[in-house]
Amino acid sequence: MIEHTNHVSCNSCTIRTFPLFRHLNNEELQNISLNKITEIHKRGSIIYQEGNRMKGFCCVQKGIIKIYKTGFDGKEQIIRFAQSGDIIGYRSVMSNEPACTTTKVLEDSILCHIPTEILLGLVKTNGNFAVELMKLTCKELGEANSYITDIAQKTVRERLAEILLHLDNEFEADINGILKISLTREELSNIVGTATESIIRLLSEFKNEELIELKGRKIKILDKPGLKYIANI
Amino acid sequence: MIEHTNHVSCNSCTIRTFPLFRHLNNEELQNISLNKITEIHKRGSIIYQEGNRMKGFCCVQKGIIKIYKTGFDGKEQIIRFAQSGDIIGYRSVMSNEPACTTTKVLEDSILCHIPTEILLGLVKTNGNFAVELMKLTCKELGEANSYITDIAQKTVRERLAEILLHLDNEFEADINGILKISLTREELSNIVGTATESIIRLLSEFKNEELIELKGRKIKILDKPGLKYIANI
DNA sequence: CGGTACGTTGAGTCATATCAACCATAGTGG
DNA sequence: CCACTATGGTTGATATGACTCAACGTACCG
Repeated sequence: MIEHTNHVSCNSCTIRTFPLFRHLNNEELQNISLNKITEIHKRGSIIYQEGNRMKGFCCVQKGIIKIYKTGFDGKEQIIRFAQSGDIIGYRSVMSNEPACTTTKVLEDSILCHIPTEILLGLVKTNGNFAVELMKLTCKELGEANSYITDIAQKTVRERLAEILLHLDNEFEADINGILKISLTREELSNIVGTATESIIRLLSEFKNEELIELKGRKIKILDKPGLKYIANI
Repeated sequence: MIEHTNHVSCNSCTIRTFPLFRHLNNEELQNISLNKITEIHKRGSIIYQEGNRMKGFCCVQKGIIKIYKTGFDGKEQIIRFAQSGDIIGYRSVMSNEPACTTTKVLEDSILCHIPTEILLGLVKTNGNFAVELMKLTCKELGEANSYITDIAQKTVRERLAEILLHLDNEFEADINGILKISLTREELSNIVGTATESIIRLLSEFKNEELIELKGRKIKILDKPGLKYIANI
């Protein structure tokens, strides 16, 4: 599932221009370049699992990763997705705890593993980097809090509408307006927090109401305002 | 609801020894002392509300604060509580967004307001402080993710058992073993994410099963293992 | 060709929400 | 001091959203 690939210098990586890495100087980038390990992960490959001790974090250069927790009876709860420019595993590195999520590759990915010491070093010595990382974490925390409220108060129907809009927003659609991320019905149910059958029924309701178009796993959003109305946004 | 009080130097504040503030030197503490505003807030007072632009964050010297989001139909969802040594409002300050929660005083509190620039300055110039603040945020994020999984997968009964244990753990019980935090049934339902009536019924079930003892709002946990079993912990 | 994973549909059940009535308590003002 | 009101707590009856179970369809793969 994993292939090693030649190092690409962080200097020539487009992700360098993302907010988090914008404030790194050449020396710092060089230091990352020298210490990172770049790997290609195929669909289905697991990067790390709940309980693993992390030796560093990962920068996603390409691909889509699913991040989930496993509940009491083994059911997945998808927490978020990561794509190009996102970092994963930093939470466990920073809090020095075992990983509390599992990460699985949904679309073939290129990942750069960067050791713990480098992350801690940057937070300690580069104030602007520390601020950006805090911003990122705080944004995630804000989203998590919103989702707690949604899941506690909204119906499955409302949540599904919201999730579809959210996915549309996060993964820009292709030319035909079809959601870029391809998920099984079960995965959708593991985001919304419901049974697979419920998702199937609701999706076909949405289709009948001409809110979406379905072709297997391909979902096209037809009526954004309609979905927003349903989602109470 | 609000009274101003004399400045107490941060140097002589016990919170100074908490992980987050442990790494501050005298100069930094002095700087906070000179710029903070200390206030006494009475029960029921609102410190800030969803949508407010924050001019700084708050350090809780004493008291208990309820932090919640307001859902679509006005129903509260309690996200967490803050007590002595906790800080509130830092998320919005760091991400430079309007507050996404409301904070209300449950037990008369003493709060120190510390301006934005000081927090940002410390993150930028004191690496150890930055690491501690990241740790704190990551811990909160981990807890939020766990709660998403719980609320999505567990029954109300399971969640109530878990919340009772969690409250017992967070707010140490008094001599009689009674939970230190006093909540209305409605507030309990706003943590668990359910209807008030459901909480009432479940609490009396727990009482009949001799898991807890009830005297109005006073809750005494009798059988921790039993609750753990119910909560699937 | 059979196997495996995913998708779909229907029927029955159950946990939980909703609605409604009622009680207890405390604070308020005339 | 009492009536009045507000707030919180409790209980019962009823409704329903969503889950579970089971059967079956579909598609791809070696």
